Amino acid sequence: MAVLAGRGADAVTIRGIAARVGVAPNAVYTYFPDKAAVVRGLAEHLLGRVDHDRFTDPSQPRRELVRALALELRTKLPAHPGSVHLMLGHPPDGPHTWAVRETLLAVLADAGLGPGDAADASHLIDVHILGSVAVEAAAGPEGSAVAAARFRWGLEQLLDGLAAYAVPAGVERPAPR
Amino acid sequence: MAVLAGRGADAVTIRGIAARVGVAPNAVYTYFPDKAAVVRGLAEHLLGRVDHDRFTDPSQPRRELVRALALELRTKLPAHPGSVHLMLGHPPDGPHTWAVRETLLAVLADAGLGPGDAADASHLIDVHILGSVAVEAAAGPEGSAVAAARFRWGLEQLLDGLAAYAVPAGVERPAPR
DNA sequence: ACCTGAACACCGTTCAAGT
DNA sequence: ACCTGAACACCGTTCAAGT
Repeated sequence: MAVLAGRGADAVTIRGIAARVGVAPNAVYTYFPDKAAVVRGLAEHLLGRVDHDRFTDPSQPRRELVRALALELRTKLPAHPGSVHLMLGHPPDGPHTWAVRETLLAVLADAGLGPGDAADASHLIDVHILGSVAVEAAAGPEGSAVAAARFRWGLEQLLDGLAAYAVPAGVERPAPR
Repeated sequence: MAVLAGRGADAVTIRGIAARVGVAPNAVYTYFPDKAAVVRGLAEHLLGRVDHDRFTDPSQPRRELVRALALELRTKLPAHPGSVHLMLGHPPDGPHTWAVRETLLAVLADAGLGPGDAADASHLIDVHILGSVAVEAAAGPEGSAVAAARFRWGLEQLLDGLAAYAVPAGVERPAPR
């Protein structure tokens, strides 16, 4: 985390981390089997910083909750530009990743989406977040404000599309397959 | 291109390309200033293979055209899984890239989107394509069919959202700002 | 269990030199 | 203009050895 924050994603390297800890490069292999595991652990730790419980407040409109969670992920995920490039190669799958995914799925299901639709919708939002950040990182740091605005614009279009699937609470809907 | 197709994205390397051509590694620097330029050229060449003129047929519904172009890009772009990982770091900006972008913008404008909305919508579709392929590549080759299906599903939600912005042809719309 | 030194097989890039 | 040999400053990873 210190290396990522201080010297950028390119410096996140086995040797760089080892140097930061003051240890020989191969000493890292005592704790991680390979670099992929290190990066996965890093992404997991980043997702652990997301306070996802905040987005289950049932007094808020569902659309508001989904929007807020998506925005939180989009802003917290890339601590440093280029960190996405790292975790794009090695997707996280630890408990924190799972917890965030569960929260999003729960809100979507609560909004009236069936299990299959909720899974597809969750994946769609994932893709939008990762794609947006990746394109922003690729374009360089100059168009960061534009990218954020376009993310929000796109998110609204996407939520509009999903709204058709959202059956209001209390209304009959088909049984889950 | 031969290296990418034959030995994967990881083998797309200055030294690998040089070896394939039968030349010393540094000879590549006669033609390209650095590796980023090589990858950009590669992405440009890939986009040149997209027959984007096919998607301007005015007899087809606009939504059909946008959908078809998006699907064409999604299938042609990653010749090999992981090629996205390459061009995500070095976004292409050559004439072919421009031509494809122009075609998409034209169809969107033709569908009744104002210039600003068309630009945002084009970017949204870009993000969805790149995000989808990137997530697929990250997940590994096993879930490729699922990823493609989810791309199409998400694309429909996205088109539903955009449909609200599409003023039918012949109808008055606000003057471009 | 945890660390080291040394090595292996790679990278991108540069430099000086040749034709 | 186009290529070479040699080198520099890096990588991830492994191996044998130490405590």
